[in-house]
Amino acid sequence: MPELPEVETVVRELRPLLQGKMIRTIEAVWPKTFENRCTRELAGQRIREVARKGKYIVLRLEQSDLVIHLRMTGQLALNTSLTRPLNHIRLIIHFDDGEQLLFNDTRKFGRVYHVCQAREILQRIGKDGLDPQWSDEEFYQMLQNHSVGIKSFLMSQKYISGLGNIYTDESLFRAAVHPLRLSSSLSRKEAQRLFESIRFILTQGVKNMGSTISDYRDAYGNPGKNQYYFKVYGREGQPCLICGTPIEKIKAAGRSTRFCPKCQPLR
DNA sequence: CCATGTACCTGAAGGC
DNA sequence: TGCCTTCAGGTACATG
Repeated sequence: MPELPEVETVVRELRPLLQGKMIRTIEAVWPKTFENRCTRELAGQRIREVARKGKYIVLRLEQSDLVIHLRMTGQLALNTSLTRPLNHIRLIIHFDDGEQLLFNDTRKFGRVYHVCQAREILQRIGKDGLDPQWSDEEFYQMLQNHSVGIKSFLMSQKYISGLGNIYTDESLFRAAVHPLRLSSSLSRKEAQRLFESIRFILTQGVKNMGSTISDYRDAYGNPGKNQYYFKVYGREGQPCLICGTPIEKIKAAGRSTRFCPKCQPLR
């Protein structure tokens, strides 16, 4: 479910609600959801900062960090800021003011890691898709240096982080790049256009507060609005909004992949 | 290095 | 109404 725009939406909403809160205990209702990789005491620590890299959420505490990944169906919400109740709560962070941060997750894939340094986890993924430090040239060089399908390049998280199945397909469509192209086969100009497309698609996703297909809800329980802007995702069989050719669905990098065969030629 | 398959889970949707 | 299969915003790990 949640890709960069959905995670960013949740982070922006939670930041003012969580900053300064003191942890009393963590209750792992579904034990596998929680992985404790740091022996420092959690109880008594305050949340100093709520941050994000790629699809990871980071709660920076005073002596250690909590790193959260929502995977497919994870959802975070403060018990006091929800209108409707959650039915698959897997973990609860209890604060000393009596409030609780709820981790709801139907499919149980989501994880909360307690680590001494968030870096232990985050160093293994590439720069965030919306990181201002990116340059066209750096992106182009990365494409050149790896001989992988462009879809799997964008999805891997180790080159650029935050893109998932939806935003990858939308970015490739905007850039007119076929999902089966080889990363190293993109010209400098194509790479530049793809990079611009990724930034545009992610920024638009954030503006629209994420995409809701079925499960995704923000920290207040509200759906996103970005699904109304999809040009290829979920539109297989329907006419391309540019040329009218039916959108196709294939398998790429092991995932369903939508694209316009005319606008995104393989060459 | 790279591609593919499987595992982890639940629930919705489609075919018969 | 079942029952069975397939599919889903993700990632880690095993296997050629």
